[in-house]
Amino acid sequence: MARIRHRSLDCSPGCAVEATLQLIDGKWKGVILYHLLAEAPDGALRFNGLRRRMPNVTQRMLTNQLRELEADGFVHRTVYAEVPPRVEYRLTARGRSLEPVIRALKAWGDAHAALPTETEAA
Amino acid sequence: MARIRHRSLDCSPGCAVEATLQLIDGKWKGVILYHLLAEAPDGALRFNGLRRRMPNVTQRMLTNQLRELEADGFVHRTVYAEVPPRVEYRLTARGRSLEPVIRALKAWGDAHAALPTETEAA
DNA sequence: CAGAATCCTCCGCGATACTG
DNA sequence: CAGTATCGCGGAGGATTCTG
Repeated sequence: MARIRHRSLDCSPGCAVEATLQLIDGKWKGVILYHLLAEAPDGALRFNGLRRRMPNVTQRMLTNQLRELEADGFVHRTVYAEVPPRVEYRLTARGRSLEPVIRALKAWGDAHAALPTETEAA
Repeated sequence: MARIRHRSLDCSPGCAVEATLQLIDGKWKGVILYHLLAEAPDGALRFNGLRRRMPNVTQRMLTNQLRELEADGFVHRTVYAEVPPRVEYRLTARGRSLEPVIRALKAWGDAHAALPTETEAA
């Protein structure tokens, strides 16, 4: 598993929230997970396939985040011994279990486009 | 609204996920929101009330995160002109709209305690 | 095509001390 | 009680170059 980003959890019941956030935190992890989830049914994506869907990520960071997702057991990496090389990324069962979380994040983002609306003010 | 943490969003549909994550990212925001949501029905909490629920946060960071949540329109801050001072924090409507997100985060954290289970391996 | 290796910058976060 | 004010570090993450 990836290194602990934040040393200690302060375990009140809120601890679970904190713990989950730590795992999907990392600038690109949420989006990666989203794209893998979106490729139904057994959504496998290749490295450059992911890059194409995320124009602003550098290879260094994409590799980096994928490795962490792999270490945390969310993503499985399949390397085909071919030339040119082919590598596929797909979600593990654990990765798929994050679907409700990602859906909630996306739903909220879609609904509350960016800025606070006036009706939400108070 | 708080400063943009990550410069540019790469707006594919995954953008919404990224945008939401940016707002609740910040080491303590998730837990703060959780505790405010947990205090039903109109859950107001005072500064030290929050501190008590989050043993590991420093005042500096608690203040900091609360200010950002306020700037992002999630939390309302009420100052009572009294001695000793009293300040209450409560969620705005926008803040309450995050409930499904926080619930999803907590549900996942509770279910998948920490480490990957074997059944989740593949 | 899918990366590895380096270098470097910025700022999130913590520790500590002081205050109306 | 509910903050501010400083100081400093560690590491996330970007830019660039090279490779099987």
